[in-house]
Amino acid sequence: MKNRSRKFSNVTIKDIAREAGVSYSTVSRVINNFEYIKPETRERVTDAMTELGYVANQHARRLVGGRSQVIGLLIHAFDSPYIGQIVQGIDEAVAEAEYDLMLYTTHRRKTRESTFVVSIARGLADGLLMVLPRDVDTYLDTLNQQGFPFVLIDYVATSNDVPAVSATNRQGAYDAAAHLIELGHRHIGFIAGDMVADSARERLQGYKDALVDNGISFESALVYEGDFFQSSGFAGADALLSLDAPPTAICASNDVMAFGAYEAVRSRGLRTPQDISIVGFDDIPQAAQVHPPLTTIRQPLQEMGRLATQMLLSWIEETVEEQLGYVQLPTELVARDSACSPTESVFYRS
Amino acid sequence: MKNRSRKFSNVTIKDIAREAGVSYSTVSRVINNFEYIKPETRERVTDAMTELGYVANQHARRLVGGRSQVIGLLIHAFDSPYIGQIVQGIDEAVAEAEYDLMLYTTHRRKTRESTFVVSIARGLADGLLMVLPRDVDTYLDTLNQQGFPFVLIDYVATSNDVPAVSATNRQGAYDAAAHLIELGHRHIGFIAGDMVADSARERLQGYKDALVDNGISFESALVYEGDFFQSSGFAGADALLSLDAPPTAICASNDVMAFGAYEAVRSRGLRTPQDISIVGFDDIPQAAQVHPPLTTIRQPLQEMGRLATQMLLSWIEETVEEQLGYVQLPTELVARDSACSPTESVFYRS
DNA sequence: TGTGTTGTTACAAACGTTTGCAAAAACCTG
DNA sequence: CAGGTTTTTGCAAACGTTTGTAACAACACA
Repeated sequence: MKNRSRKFSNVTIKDIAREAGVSYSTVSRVINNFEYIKPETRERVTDAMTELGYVANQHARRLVGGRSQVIGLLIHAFDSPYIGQIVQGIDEAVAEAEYDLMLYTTHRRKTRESTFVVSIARGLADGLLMVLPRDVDTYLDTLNQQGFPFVLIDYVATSNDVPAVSATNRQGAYDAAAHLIELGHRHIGFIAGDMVADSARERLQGYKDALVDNGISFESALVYEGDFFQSSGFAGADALLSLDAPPTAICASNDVMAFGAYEAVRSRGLRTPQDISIVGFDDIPQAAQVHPPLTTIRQPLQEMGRLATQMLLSWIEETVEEQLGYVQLPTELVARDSACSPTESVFYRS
Repeated sequence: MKNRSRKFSNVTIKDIAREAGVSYSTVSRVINNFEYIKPETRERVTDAMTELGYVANQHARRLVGGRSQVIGLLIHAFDSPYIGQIVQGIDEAVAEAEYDLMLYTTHRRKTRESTFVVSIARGLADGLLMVLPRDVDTYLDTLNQQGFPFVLIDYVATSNDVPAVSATNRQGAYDAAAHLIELGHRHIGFIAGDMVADSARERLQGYKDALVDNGISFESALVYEGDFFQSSGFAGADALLSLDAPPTAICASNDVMAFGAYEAVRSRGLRTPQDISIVGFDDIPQAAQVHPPLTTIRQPLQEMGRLATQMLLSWIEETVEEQLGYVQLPTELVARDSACSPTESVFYRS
């Protein structure tokens, strides 16, 4: 009970001070690379450090007011490759800057999100990254008021002064639909994502805009509201193909739902793209690897994570003066094999 | 410069002591649920806490010797769904226990692994989880000697007293090969994983054992050494199919390489499973979603993460007396559509 | 030799908690 | 109401750092 958490050796600054025959403040200054240290002293200290295997206690450091070199990352869950890609970008940037990453998952429970935000802001982290945040309004003020550094990822900001990174969702969906229209499709279905997400709404809007711009009237019957998961892609495509006048092409709001649509098409004995063209969104790694390779809108996911991290770090380290703002990274159409001209189709409803 | 990191309000235990008209130690006791607190006092304190929005400073807590409620997780990278699944299991168990998760990625650089291990052990975390660790011998002693809690995941222990969780890799591969043999295959290729990984070696062994047990002689020409990535699955299958006597079936050491093999088969104008049967390993979510759905060996990845976390927590919290050991979770054959009897094949080499 | 620099080091306070010890308050019991 | 418990509270020390202040050492200059 006495030495409960002191089971393992605990070399402190004082131990190495004793070993090197100097005061502990000198040791601290050696560690922090102060000028005005006699080279000989410095060497004695570093020698003692390696000898005793000294590792700084981060908690003590942070307590006196220093940085913890930790950044908090708040995500819903690990269930999608989409998140994985973003996290990979974040992780790289974080590692480069020699920070550590603290992971918080809400498991999609709303309450946890705001709870986390306050405790992170007061707790271990120097800054906070949030992917696809939900109740932003709940804590945005708190955060701003406390001056706590944060950057939102894939949050569609309404004003320009909230630090956030996202992709050109509207434009991306516009391009997807326009691509199909260009191929000759006039009757295009749309499988939306979870509409509480800003990006889902933006993508739907892009689809609508493309239709209108090309003189095609929007039909709400051709829109199925999914939730970004594969099963809803299946359900959506299935519903769309059951219509009296089914579409000849389908835009899915993300790749995973596009894969679900693949299944639905296959389950009806139809083929992609000959019978139904399908376009996804995201360009997750699997998009290139499924059969047929998926035509999709590439979102620079890793890049988004990376940029957000860099923005956050510049805020934390105050390396930059101007206020951080809202950045949109460009999407890009990646034409693979899942969409073709409807004229090529062996039209199954004669 | 003065209040550099004190930009945001910082309510301490003393502030709420003043507010509630008690001493700060009383506040601390309220926070830590001590008995012997007058209910009325307790209430005054909790009221003050909510009023002032108190959040405990974890660093100070940890400094006096308490737990940080943080567990460290060391992985290579985020690049595979395999890792994602394990992390999901870990994350769930960690969240349940109300711990936080600190993430360290080595990006496959060996040096970083041991560096991390020492700094984590001395730093923020109460315990350490490592997925697919490499140079375990380098730091196993240090860890043990310091009595620092840790559990390895997907590390094949040679002795039983190292706390580790893995799956029955040998048996799994054995089952995969046996399944193909049972279907009638006699000429079976094997795409191995990165042989520095214990699991890769175990799987190869299982394949060999199944062959021998069924009176089939092992041919090293039928083994291709891959690296667990998709491209090596492609290369492996391609090499195998280029042999003078190509196999009628291929066992891949993980699902991702099996997908690569799919591509190789397809690129030669052949079909899975009619021309070539393919079996994977892991049963990552995509395995059920590719076409054809992949016959594979299910590893309980989430379960492994979960169990390892629970073991670690029981060590940290000393809720269990006996020494933690090596646990192997059972694998299971999941027969889908990518393997069939070779007699059904339209045999392409007449 | 005294004085002024400049480089180098030590001491002490502070960060926000937890916790051992002791004192105070409240409650019994006779 | 004195004496003894038991409950409740406060004080002070400690955890391992960083950093302001001050002192000391070395050196140059006059």
